[in-house]
Amino acid sequence: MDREKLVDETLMLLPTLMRLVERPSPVEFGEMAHRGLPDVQVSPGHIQVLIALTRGPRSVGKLAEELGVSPPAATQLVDKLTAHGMVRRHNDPADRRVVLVDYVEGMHEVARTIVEKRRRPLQAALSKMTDDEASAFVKGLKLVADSFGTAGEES
Amino acid sequence: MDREKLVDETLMLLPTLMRLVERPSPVEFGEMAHRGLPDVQVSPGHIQVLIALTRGPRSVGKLAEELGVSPPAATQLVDKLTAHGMVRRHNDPADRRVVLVDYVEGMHEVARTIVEKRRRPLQAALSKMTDDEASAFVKGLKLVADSFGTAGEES
DNA sequence: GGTAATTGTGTAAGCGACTTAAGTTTTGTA
DNA sequence: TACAAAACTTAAGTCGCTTACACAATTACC
Repeated sequence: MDREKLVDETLMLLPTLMRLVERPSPVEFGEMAHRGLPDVQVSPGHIQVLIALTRGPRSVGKLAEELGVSPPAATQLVDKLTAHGMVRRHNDPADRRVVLVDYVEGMHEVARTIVEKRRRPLQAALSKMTDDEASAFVKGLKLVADSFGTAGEES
Repeated sequence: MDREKLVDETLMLLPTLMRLVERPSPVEFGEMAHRGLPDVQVSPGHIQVLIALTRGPRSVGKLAEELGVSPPAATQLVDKLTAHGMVRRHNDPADRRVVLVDYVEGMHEVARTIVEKRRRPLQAALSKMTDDEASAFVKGLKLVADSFGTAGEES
């Protein structure tokens, strides 16, 4: 197997994939139209927040860390989700500096269907791979993320 | 193997990876500092152009297509690379509407070293995988790109 | 206990890569 | 010859992020 070729292919593929993933998707807040809220597009970052929150409430800082973004970026994401009534901020009684983010009551299921829509194209792609290939793919994503993550750290 | 879990992991990983890949990298035009040109950072898109051009001169439109971006975006990429003396525009004698892009003489090797630097973290990641895993990874990238690419097309 | 450094969040300003819309030049065609 | 289409560019605007700064709450420490 020619590693050089694979590296070059990946180098060409990755940015293109990035653009496709980032591209405004058909996934919207439409699920909540019944509540009279405007129909706004959801970005990959918002999806990440919604997924992270399924594992329980989180502080803004923790979200930023999990997503690999700066705290102000996390603030913005939470702002938008809050404006659409998906999530809610409340103070941590133990430390009043931290702002805990959690689903608004009943929005857990709405979030599920939104994430589900986003999940669809990914499922379609993975379904064309064997079990071994699929886990090798995810393993590769992690390795590459790691590698790029530490690459930018210079003394 | 639990596909649901893999999909969710990927959904969390992909945007984070995007940000890391897009993040200003240490790769620069430093190789050409000897020519007195300023040291400017190179984006993944520029790398894609440099790689594409190794397979011969290309029109701006062709570049846009290969990269999956709009023609104006390709124009910008070429603009910047031109400003740094890496590539050159010249008219296609056969059709004077098309603008062919090619390396400036002698810049082919410079481009190679620039791409090489960018290639490094990717090589590091792939070197931690078996041959089967590496090719499964690339296969997965293609499938996901395909899947997201066609997902946005609604009648 | 009071002052100082640290931490968590938010605001402001700005950047980079992209998009669509519109304009110019060249080409094909009825 | 006139007109639609194609290739590229320019212009304007959007989006998601960043750093720098401000502020409140906590912790450290003498």
